[in-house]
Amino acid sequence: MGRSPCCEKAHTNKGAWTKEEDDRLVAYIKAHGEGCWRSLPKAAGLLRCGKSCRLRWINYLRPDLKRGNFSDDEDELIIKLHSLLGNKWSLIAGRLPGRTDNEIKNYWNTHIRRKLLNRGIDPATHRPLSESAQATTTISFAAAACSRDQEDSKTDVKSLATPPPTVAVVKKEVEKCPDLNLELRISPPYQEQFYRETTPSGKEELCFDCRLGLESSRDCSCSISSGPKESAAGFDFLGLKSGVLDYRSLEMK
DNA sequence: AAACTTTCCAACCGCGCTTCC
DNA sequence: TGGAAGCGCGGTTGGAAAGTT
Repeated sequence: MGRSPCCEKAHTNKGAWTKEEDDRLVAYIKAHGEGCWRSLPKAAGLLRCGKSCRLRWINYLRPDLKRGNFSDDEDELIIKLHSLLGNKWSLIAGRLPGRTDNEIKNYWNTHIRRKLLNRGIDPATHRPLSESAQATTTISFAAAACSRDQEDSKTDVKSLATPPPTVAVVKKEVEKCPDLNLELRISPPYQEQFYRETTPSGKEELCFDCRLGLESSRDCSCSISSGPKESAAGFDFLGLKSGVLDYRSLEMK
Protein backbone atom coordinates (compact mmCIF):
# COMPACT_ATOMS: atom_id res chain seq x y z
CA MET A 1 0.00 0.00 0.00
CA GLY A 2 1.48 3.31 -1.05
CA ARG A 3 1.46 6.65 0.61
CA SER A 4 -1.88 8.37 0.50
CA PRO A 5 -1.94 11.57 -1.54
CA CYS A 6 -1.53 14.76 0.43
CA CYS A 7 -4.88 15.99 -0.79
CA GLU A 8 -7.77 15.23 -3.06
CA LYS A 9 -6.18 16.23 -6.33
CA ALA A 10 -9.34 16.03 -8.36
CA HIS A 11 -10.87 19.04 -6.65
CA THR A 12 -7.90 21.30 -6.19
CA ASN A 13 -6.66 24.25 -8.18
CA LYS A 14 -3.12 24.27 -9.45
CA GLY A 15 -0.86 26.85 -10.90
CA ALA A 16 -0.60 30.54 -10.12
CA TRP A 17 -2.48 31.87 -7.15
CA THR A 18 -5.14 34.51 -7.62
CA LYS A 19 -5.43 37.65 -5.51
CA GLU A 20 -8.59 36.29 -3.99
CA GLU A 21 -6.91 33.05 -2.96
CA ASP A 22 -4.06 34.99 -1.44
CA ASP A 23 -6.46 37.14 0.51
CA ARG A 24 -8.34 34.15 1.80
CA LEU A 25 -5.17 32.41 2.90
CA VAL A 26 -3.75 35.48 4.61
CA ALA A 27 -7.03 36.21 6.35
CA TYR A 28 -7.32 32.67 7.60
CA ILE A 29 -3.78 32.48 8.92
CA LYS A 30 -4.09 35.87 10.57
CA ALA A 31 -7.20 34.65 12.33
CA HIS A 32 -6.13 31.12 13.20
CA GLY A 33 -2.38 31.01 12.85
CA GLU A 34 -0.22 28.56 10.94
CA GLY A 35 -0.45 24.83 11.31
CA CYS A 36 -2.48 21.83 10.22
CA TRP A 37 -1.94 22.56 6.57
CA ARG A 38 -3.95 19.57 5.46
CA SER A 39 -7.17 20.86 6.92
CA LEU A 40 -6.44 24.53 6.27
CA PRO A 41 -7.64 24.72 2.65
CA LYS A 42 -11.07 23.42 3.50
CA ALA A 43 -11.37 25.59 6.58
CA ALA A 44 -10.24 28.65 4.64
CA GLY A 45 -12.51 27.89 1.71
CA LEU A 46 -9.66 27.28 -0.69
CA LEU A 47 -9.62 24.70 -3.45
CA ARG A 48 -5.93 24.09 -2.90
CA CYS A 49 -3.73 21.36 -1.60
CA GLY A 50 -2.43 21.96 1.92
CA LYS A 51 1.12 21.78 0.71
CA SER A 52 0.39 24.41 -1.87
CA CYS A 53 -1.05 26.69 0.81
CA ARG A 54 2.01 26.20 2.98
CA LEU A 55 4.36 26.98 0.11
CA ARG A 56 2.41 30.05 -0.87
CA TRP A 57 2.42 31.36 2.68
CA ILE A 58 6.05 30.60 3.43
CA ASN A 59 7.48 31.73 0.14
CA TYR A 60 5.31 34.65 -0.75
CA LEU A 61 2.68 35.82 1.69
CA ARG A 62 4.47 35.83 5.04
CA PRO A 63 4.56 39.42 6.29
CA ASP A 64 8.18 39.22 7.42
CA LEU A 65 9.51 38.44 3.97
CA LYS A 66 12.10 40.76 2.53
CA ARG A 67 11.30 41.22 -1.12
CA GLY A 68 13.67 42.65 -3.64
CA ASN A 69 17.23 42.15 -4.73
CA PHE A 70 19.87 40.45 -2.67
CA SER A 71 22.58 42.70 -1.31
CA ASP A 72 26.26 41.96 -1.84
CA ASP A 73 26.52 41.05 1.81
CA GLU A 74 23.73 38.56 1.41
CA ASP A 75 25.44 37.15 -1.67
CA GLU A 76 28.65 36.54 0.20
CA LEU A 77 26.87 35.11 3.19
CA ILE A 78 25.01 32.68 0.99
CA ILE A 79 28.25 31.61 -0.64
CA LYS A 80 29.88 31.02 2.70
CA LEU A 81 26.94 29.16 4.11
CA HIS A 82 26.66 27.04 0.99
CA SER A 83 30.31 26.12 1.21
CA LEU A 84 29.69 24.91 4.74
CA LEU A 85 26.24 23.43 4.43
CA GLY A 86 25.85 22.49 0.80
CA ASN A 87 22.34 22.55 -0.62
CA LYS A 88 20.74 22.85 2.80
CA TRP A 89 18.64 25.76 1.66
CA SER A 90 16.45 25.84 4.72
CA LEU A 91 19.47 26.08 6.99
CA ILE A 92 20.91 28.82 4.82
CA ALA A 93 17.59 30.63 4.82
CA GLY A 94 17.54 30.42 8.59
CA ARG A 95 20.60 32.65 8.61
CA LEU A 96 19.10 35.20 6.25
CA PRO A 97 16.17 36.96 7.87
CA GLY A 98 13.32 37.60 5.48
CA ARG A 99 14.58 35.20 2.85
CA THR A 100 13.09 31.83 2.05
CA ASP A 101 14.79 28.61 1.14
CA ASN A 102 13.09 28.62 -2.24
CA GLU A 103 14.17 32.18 -2.95
CA ILE A 104 17.75 31.45 -2.00
CA LYS A 105 17.78 28.25 -4.01
CA ASN A 106 16.53 30.09 -7.09
CA TYR A 107 18.95 32.93 -6.53
CA TRP A 108 21.80 30.49 -6.19
CA ASN A 109 20.95 28.69 -9.39
CA THR A 110 20.45 31.83 -11.44
CA HIS A 111 23.02 34.30 -10.08
CA ILE A 112 25.53 33.05 -7.56
CA ARG A 113 26.50 29.91 -9.40
CA ARG A 114 27.44 31.98 -12.40
CA LYS A 115 29.21 34.48 -10.22
CA LEU A 116 31.36 31.76 -8.71
CA LEU A 117 32.12 30.27 -12.09
CA ASN A 118 33.30 33.67 -13.26
CA ARG A 119 35.58 33.77 -10.25
CA GLY A 120 36.96 30.42 -11.26
CA ILE A 121 35.30 28.58 -8.42
CA ASP A 122 33.36 25.38 -8.79
CA PRO A 123 29.99 26.18 -7.18
CA ALA A 124 29.47 22.59 -6.18
CA THR A 125 32.73 22.12 -4.35
CA HIS A 126 33.82 25.73 -3.74
CA ARG A 127 37.23 24.75 -5.00
CA PRO A 128 39.08 26.35 -7.84
CA LEU A 129 37.83 25.07 -11.16
CA SER A 130 41.35 24.21 -12.21
CA GLU A 131 41.52 21.79 -9.34
CA SER A 132 38.25 20.00 -9.97
CA ALA A 133 38.71 20.12 -13.70
CA GLN A 134 42.26 18.90 -13.75
CA ALA A 135 41.39 15.24 -14.03
CA THR A 136 38.86 15.43 -16.80
CA THR A 137 37.59 18.76 -17.95
CA THR A 138 40.43 21.23 -18.13
CA ILE A 139 40.83 20.32 -21.75
CA SER A 140 37.15 20.56 -22.46
CA PHE A 141 37.16 24.11 -21.21
CA ALA A 142 39.74 25.12 -23.71
CA ALA A 143 38.00 23.32 -26.49
CA ALA A 144 34.68 24.79 -25.61
CA ALA A 145 36.13 28.23 -25.43
CA CYS A 146 37.80 27.89 -28.80
CA SER A 147 34.73 26.66 -30.50
CA ARG A 148 32.65 29.41 -29.07
CA ASP A 149 35.13 32.16 -29.90
CA GLN A 150 35.14 32.94 -26.21
CA GLU A 151 31.84 34.64 -26.77
CA ASP A 152 30.51 34.30 -23.31
CA SER A 153 32.07 34.99 -20.02
CA LYS A 154 29.26 33.17 -18.31
CA THR A 155 30.32 29.60 -18.16
CA ASP A 156 27.55 27.11 -18.61
CA VAL A 157 27.58 24.51 -15.91
CA LYS A 158 26.47 21.88 -18.36
CA SER A 159 29.67 22.33 -20.31
CA LEU A 160 31.58 21.58 -17.16
CA ALA A 161 29.59 18.54 -16.32
CA THR A 162 29.54 17.09 -19.79
CA PRO A 163 32.89 15.91 -20.99
CA PRO A 164 33.71 16.15 -24.66
CA PRO A 165 33.28 13.05 -26.83
CA THR A 166 36.92 12.06 -26.77
CA VAL A 167 40.09 13.47 -25.36
CA ALA A 168 41.86 13.10 -28.69
CA VAL A 169 39.38 15.34 -30.44
CA VAL A 170 39.64 17.93 -27.75
CA LYS A 171 43.40 18.02 -27.79
CA LYS A 172 43.24 18.82 -31.46
CA GLU A 173 40.97 21.73 -30.68
CA VAL A 174 43.43 23.05 -28.16
CA GLU A 175 46.15 23.09 -30.75
CA LYS A 176 44.03 25.34 -32.91
CA CYS A 177 44.17 28.04 -30.28
CA PRO A 178 47.70 27.85 -28.95
CA ASP A 179 47.87 31.44 -27.78
CA LEU A 180 44.87 31.31 -25.54
CA ASN A 181 45.40 30.88 -21.86
CA LEU A 182 42.18 29.24 -20.92
CA GLU A 183 43.14 27.92 -17.58
CA LEU A 184 40.54 29.33 -15.26
CA ARG A 185 42.67 30.42 -12.39
CA ILE A 186 41.11 33.79 -12.09
CA SER A 187 40.39 33.82 -8.40
CA PRO A 188 40.87 32.51 -5.82
CA PRO A 189 44.31 30.93 -6.14
CA TYR A 190 44.94 27.26 -6.32
CA GLN A 191 44.99 25.43 -3.02
CA GLU A 192 48.75 25.49 -2.76
CA GLN A 193 48.42 29.23 -2.78
CA PHE A 194 46.15 29.19 0.22
CA TYR A 195 49.32 30.30 1.90
CA ARG A 196 51.11 33.53 1.25
CA GLU A 197 54.67 34.47 1.85
CA THR A 198 54.98 36.66 4.93
CA THR A 199 58.70 36.52 5.32
CA PRO A 200 61.30 34.97 3.10
CA SER A 201 61.15 31.95 5.30
CA GLY A 202 57.62 31.92 6.53
CA LYS A 203 54.12 31.39 5.23
CA GLU A 204 50.79 32.50 6.55
CA GLU A 205 47.62 30.57 5.93
CA LEU A 206 44.90 32.46 4.11
CA CYS A 207 41.54 32.74 5.77
CA PHE A 208 38.38 31.27 4.38
CA ASP A 209 37.30 34.57 2.82
CA CYS A 210 40.55 35.03 0.97
CA ARG A 211 40.33 31.51 -0.36
CA LEU A 212 36.98 32.47 -1.81
CA GLY A 213 38.45 35.60 -3.30
CA LEU A 214 36.75 37.82 -0.72
CA GLU A 215 39.76 39.67 0.54
CA SER A 216 37.66 42.75 1.06
CA SER A 217 35.18 40.93 3.22
CA ARG A 218 34.81 42.27 6.71
CA ASP A 219 35.06 38.72 7.92
CA CYS A 220 38.53 38.31 6.52
CA SER A 221 40.63 37.14 9.40
CA CYS A 222 44.09 37.11 7.87
CA SER A 223 46.22 40.12 7.21
CA ILE A 224 45.91 40.29 3.44
CA SER A 225 43.43 43.08 3.34
CA SER A 226 43.30 46.24 5.34
CA GLY A 227 40.72 47.12 7.93
CA PRO A 228 39.69 45.74 11.27
CA LYS A 229 40.65 42.18 11.93
CA GLU A 230 39.64 39.42 14.22
CA SER A 231 42.18 37.84 16.42
CA ALA A 232 44.87 35.62 15.05
CA ALA A 233 42.69 32.71 15.97
CA GLY A 234 40.39 33.73 13.16
CA PHE A 235 36.83 34.90 12.83
CA ASP A 236 34.47 32.53 14.47
CA PHE A 237 32.06 32.19 11.61
CA LEU A 238 29.08 30.12 12.72
CA GLY A 239 31.04 29.11 15.75
CA LEU A 240 33.52 27.16 13.74
CA LYS A 241 36.64 27.91 15.69
CA SER A 242 36.59 24.36 16.86
CA GLY A 243 36.43 23.28 13.26
CA VAL A 244 33.18 21.46 13.89
CA LEU A 245 29.90 22.93 12.79
CA ASP A 246 27.22 22.47 15.38
CA TYR A 247 24.06 22.16 13.37
CA ARG A 248 21.97 22.50 16.49
CA SER A 249 22.98 26.13 16.68
CA LEU A 250 21.59 26.84 13.25
CA GLU A 251 18.20 28.33 13.60
CA MET A 252 15.49 26.95 11.40
CA LYS A 253 13.13 29.48 9.90
C1' DA B 1 7.45 43.83 -35.69
C1' DA B 2 7.66 39.03 -35.37
C1' DA B 3 9.88 34.88 -34.23
C1' DC B 4 12.89 32.65 -31.50
C1' DT B 5 15.87 31.96 -27.41
C1' DT B 6 17.20 32.62 -22.78
C1' DT B 7 16.45 33.82 -18.09
C1' DC B 8 14.03 33.83 -13.98
C1' DC B 9 11.14 32.37 -10.33
C1' DA B 10 6.69 30.63 -8.48
C1' DA B 11 4.86 26.40 -7.91
C1' DC B 12 4.78 21.41 -8.03
C1' DC B 13 6.44 16.72 -6.96
C1' DG B 14 8.30 13.02 -4.50
C1' DC B 15 10.89 11.49 -0.75
C1' DG B 16 12.45 11.31 4.02
C1' DC B 17 11.79 12.38 8.74
C1' DT B 18 8.98 12.97 12.84
C1' DT B 19 4.94 12.41 15.41
C1' DC B 20 1.03 10.08 16.87
C1' DC B 21 -1.97 6.28 17.70
C1' DT C 1 6.53 -1.54 17.70
C1' DG C 2 4.79 -0.72 13.29
C1' DG C 3 2.18 1.88 10.25
C1' DA C 4 -0.32 5.98 8.87
C1' DA C 5 -0.51 10.90 8.79
C1' DG C 6 1.52 15.22 8.44
C1' DC C 7 5.20 18.29 7.56
C1' DG C 8 9.38 20.02 5.54
C1' DC C 9 13.01 19.78 2.27
C1' DG C 10 15.46 19.73 -2.14
C1' DG C 11 15.07 18.97 -7.02
C1' DT C 12 12.55 19.97 -11.03
C1' DT C 13 9.22 22.07 -14.11
C1' DG C 14 6.32 25.41 -16.62
C1' DG C 15 5.35 29.62 -18.20
C1' DA C 16 5.89 34.60 -18.17
C1' DA C 17 9.14 38.19 -19.04
C1' DA C 18 13.16 39.88 -21.11
C1' DG C 19 16.53 39.74 -24.56
C1' DT C 20 18.22 38.72 -29.21
C1' DT C 21 18.09 37.92 -34.09
